[in-house]
Amino acid sequence: MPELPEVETVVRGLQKSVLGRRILSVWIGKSDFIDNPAEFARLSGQRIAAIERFGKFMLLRLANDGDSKEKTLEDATSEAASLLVHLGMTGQLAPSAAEIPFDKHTHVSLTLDDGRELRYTDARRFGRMAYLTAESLAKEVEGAGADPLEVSDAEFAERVLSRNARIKALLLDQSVFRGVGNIYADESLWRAKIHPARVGSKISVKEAETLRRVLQEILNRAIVMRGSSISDFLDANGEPGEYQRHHRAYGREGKPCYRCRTPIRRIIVAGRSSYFCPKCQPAPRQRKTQRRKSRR
DNA sequence: CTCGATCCCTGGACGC
DNA sequence: TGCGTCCAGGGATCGA
Repeated sequence: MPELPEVETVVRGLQKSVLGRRILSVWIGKSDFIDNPAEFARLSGQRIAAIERFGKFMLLRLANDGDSKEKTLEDATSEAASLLVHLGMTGQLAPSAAEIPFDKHTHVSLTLDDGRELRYTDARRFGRMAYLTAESLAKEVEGAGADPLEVSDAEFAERVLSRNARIKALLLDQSVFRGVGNIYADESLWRAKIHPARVGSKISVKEAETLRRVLQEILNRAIVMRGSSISDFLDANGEPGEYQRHHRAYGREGKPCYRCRTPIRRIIVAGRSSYFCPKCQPAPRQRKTQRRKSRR
């Protein structure tokens, strides 16, 4: 499941392989995950001028330069447009030789000026693509959370301590921190010894400092290892990442904690599986609506 | 503001 | 072999 490190890995791969290429034509199969498939015709003729990550989004910045053709009004309007790609759960974006047949779940293919095709493949279609003008991109980006790799101690603490939601929910909320998903939320909470159901406002300043530090360490480490491949993540070269070997909590239900050997537990917090060590990450005092019924 | 539930979608695991 | 069922999960949305 692509989170910040996986998306960063794909972006770096694409920067090496397709940056600067011109898109010659566009093929679209299923399009229910595309905001505005009709707009994709505008991709033709544009050059991939930059490739960036924004949270879990990839942005392919387009340029209408080159081609000596006269500039039309349309060219001017679509200037500085971008192709937004969110990989969702199972999305892959990678160049491919044109001769290779489409994967069963390839839904978009962009023919490049070197003969290859940049293909988007996504079995579950939880991903998203959109052709964005500069204006719509600005709208898309406003309200986004802080970049977890850049955020200062002060801002991190402020974003956590000012909220009454659980820390797990805050870490997953893209309007709080952009790019963190289930794996790296659990891994950083384990490392910081914070229970996922702790309320943001009840986290101490010291704990928040630790959490920020370990989150950054984990994300950076995961980027170096080219992300985590749980089931189907592959980078832009079609290769899996390695960071899953370093997971300490995620996916380890019943297995001994790396610190204290207590079996890792799995509970649902914020609607997501949350893996944690019940000893190292002590549960918060139950304070909320005390209505614990026996659960069927 | 915060929560849980629901929906989207398909492959993989599991039970019979 | 082949069903049927459940689950995974990012994010949008809606009602409580």
